[in-house]
Amino acid sequence: MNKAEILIIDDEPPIRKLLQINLESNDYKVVQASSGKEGLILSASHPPDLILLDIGLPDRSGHEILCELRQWYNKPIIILSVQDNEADIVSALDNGATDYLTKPFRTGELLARIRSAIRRSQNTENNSIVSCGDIGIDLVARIVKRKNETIKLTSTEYNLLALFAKNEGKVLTHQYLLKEIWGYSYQTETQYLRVFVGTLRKKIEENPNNPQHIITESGVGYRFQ
Amino acid sequence: MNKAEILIIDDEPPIRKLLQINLESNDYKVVQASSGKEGLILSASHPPDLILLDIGLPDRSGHEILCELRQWYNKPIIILSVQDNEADIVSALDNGATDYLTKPFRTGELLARIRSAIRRSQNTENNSIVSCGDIGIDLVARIVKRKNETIKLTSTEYNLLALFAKNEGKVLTHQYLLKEIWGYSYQTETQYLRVFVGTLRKKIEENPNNPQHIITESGVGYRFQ
DNA sequence: GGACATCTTTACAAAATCTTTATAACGCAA
DNA sequence: TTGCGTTATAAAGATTTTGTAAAGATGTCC
Repeated sequence: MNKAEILIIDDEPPIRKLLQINLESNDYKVVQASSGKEGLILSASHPPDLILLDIGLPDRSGHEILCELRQWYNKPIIILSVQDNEADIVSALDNGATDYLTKPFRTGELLARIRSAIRRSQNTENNSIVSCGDIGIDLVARIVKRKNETIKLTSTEYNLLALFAKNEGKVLTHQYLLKEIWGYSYQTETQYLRVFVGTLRKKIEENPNNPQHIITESGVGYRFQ
Repeated sequence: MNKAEILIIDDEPPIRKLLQINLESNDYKVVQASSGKEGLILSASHPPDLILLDIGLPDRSGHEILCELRQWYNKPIIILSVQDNEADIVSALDNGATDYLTKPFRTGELLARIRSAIRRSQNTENNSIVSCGDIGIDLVARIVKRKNETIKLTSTEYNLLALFAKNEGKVLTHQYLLKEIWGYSYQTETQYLRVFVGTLRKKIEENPNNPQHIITESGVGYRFQ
């Protein structure tokens, strides 16, 4: 299992440091941003699995950042705040925050809420093993088998295949796939997709020239079946 | 939209009453259980959209109830507790609780957390299928079936059919169709329509020479039924 | 630093789709 | 029936989109 990646958006270095130490010792990969602007850029260029957002930022209100993130980011966002203000909490939750913690928070609780949020966001559609004809994907162990033989996939190839498998039957647009795998700012790089779909087909299809699993929907995207 | 149903499992009548009043005035349907045992029975016989579970029950520990519910119940469970005990919070969240609030809680916050939890749990299941005789169009998956067989449509063909299906029974003028699918400046290119209606009929009609779905309204446009 | 795996970019061929043209068919009124 | 406006169908370009190979770039591990 790959490390889950958490983006911290907070202007106070001591808090960032504290969070970083706690998260890294719990086997998360940590990325830090000291302003809302930086946070938006970082999350767009490489989507993290969860965002910890301080609501009291110097450059722009955390609420603004939250709304902007939610235009396209659909993984958990946990709000941290020094204010224990009910209106603030309600507004954040109604604008799509996954959870809201008041500083000073207890690290054990924060970690449990992070675990819970990540578990739920990944659980949405995965039953740990997805079977699809001769292909079996173990979403927990990140192992892909074809006719009981393990297939070696790179990290990106796996992420793409797992995303396909979680949305079996649905047409996924180029935009959506690029946004989920590479990040919001990669939505026009459709050539990446062609290359990676090509290598995936070589690895999982019986006959890559006549794909049975990854179907192209010309002008729109791809569909997995 | 039907009213969302919330099951309260709590042994203290005043708390149940308080919750009931608040929830009902916010347009939820409320079901109450005064013990863990009763809660389990009620939730099994008619699964609610969300469960509010008091962790300090007289008959059995709320943690036990939580674990038992999570064997099969996968909608939100929000824990209410008088104890502000970190170990308790962590254990509840790790055992599948969606959220954990400490009494006395603020009703506005509780309601916001309920809204948030329900919104997220409903987000996962959304497939709007438009059926029309032997034709079924899944607007989310972007897939068209005829007699349970998937039909391969090009992007433009699909857009046109989806537009027809969304306006079943209505006569759509040439102008309107061209404007919606090709754009404002194509309003006079009625030949495009003839060509694409032709290919659509070949793909979805039993007998394309005697169309039953896409009907020509001479001089005006087309109608889908 | 060098070998290795992986990702990104480029170039071009192949396939699919869209647009245009040509022509046939239909419905209706004179 | 004939003529006219409209619609249907086929098929030939034209264009867009996709697939594939391979070269450069980047990063990682020893």
